[in-house]
Amino acid sequence: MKTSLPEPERNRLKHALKSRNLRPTRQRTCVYGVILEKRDHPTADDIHLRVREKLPSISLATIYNCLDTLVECELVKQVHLDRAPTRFCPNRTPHAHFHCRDTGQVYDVSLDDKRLSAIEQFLPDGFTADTIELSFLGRGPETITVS
Amino acid sequence: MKTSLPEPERNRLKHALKSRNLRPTRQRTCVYGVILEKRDHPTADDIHLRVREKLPSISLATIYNCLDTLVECELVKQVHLDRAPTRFCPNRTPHAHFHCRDTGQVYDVSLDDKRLSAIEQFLPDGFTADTIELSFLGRGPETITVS
DNA sequence: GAAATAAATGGAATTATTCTAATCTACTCC
DNA sequence: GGAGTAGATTAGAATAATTCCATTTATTTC
Repeated sequence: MKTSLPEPERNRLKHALKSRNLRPTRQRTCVYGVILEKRDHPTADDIHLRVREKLPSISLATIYNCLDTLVECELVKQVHLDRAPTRFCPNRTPHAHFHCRDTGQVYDVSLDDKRLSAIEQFLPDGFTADTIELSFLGRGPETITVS
Repeated sequence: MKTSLPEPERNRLKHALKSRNLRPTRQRTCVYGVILEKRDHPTADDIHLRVREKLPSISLATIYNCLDTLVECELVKQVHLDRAPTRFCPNRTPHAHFHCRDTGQVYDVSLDDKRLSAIEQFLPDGFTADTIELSFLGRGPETITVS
């Protein structure tokens, strides 16, 4: 098993980094790979555990550094829910998040252009936003109910 | 100077607490007063400093406890922006937040029913949200520019 | 008004995040 | 093509945010 990151994603990473004069290090590649692999909105700590299986000596600080770089490159988004550790998400299309009170699971809620521009119009004159974060807290569809 | 909390707000607090079998302690009253006094979205730490002027021995843990109670009573809302400490806001009407990259200031952006229900419709069938958090990150109107 | 019960408090511990000094890498100039 | 150098990367140590839990304080019941 090599550094397991499919070619298209590897290229996307390489180009995004290059345009900012940064390098596709083993650590960055691996962190990006792990986030793409299981799209469950992991925390930095979750990611640390997963990356360690491949790079056993990597520290949590490096995970944060890599994540910050990926966020800067707009390959990864941060999700801030409750008073809880930040989560990370590789979905690059505009979307909101739904956080289930029962299961703790986080779902992506897609936002098309129409929705997005509707939200943008909430802003009073003179304000311009480059980042919009929308999150819902509530209950998702019932999971299997025991009779 | 007594515990400085105008009568209507004092009553609102008292009733909200009572309906949950909780008591309007000096600490809770003071924390609520401080949040209402300067509506600048303070962090727990900011609030601690301000409350200390009146109750010098109060601990930060108690501030968090009081805030959690106020949030439960729906008198105060939590605001989660970036990877930063949680902020608190006594605006009980539906609203979003705008966070200015330049000044760090946080503004309330009001959401009328029409806007609110538009957002609610983003949710797929089966999902119901009791809390919606919407925040913008960007630049606010120019502040005074030096020639 | 005392005992039983429930709530509130804050010091200590935990957890999330950032800082900084040391290391490494890739490019330039000879 | 190799040494020097500037800039990037790394991770241990420090800081900052939040929570836990044993103790204290308040309320209710009898």
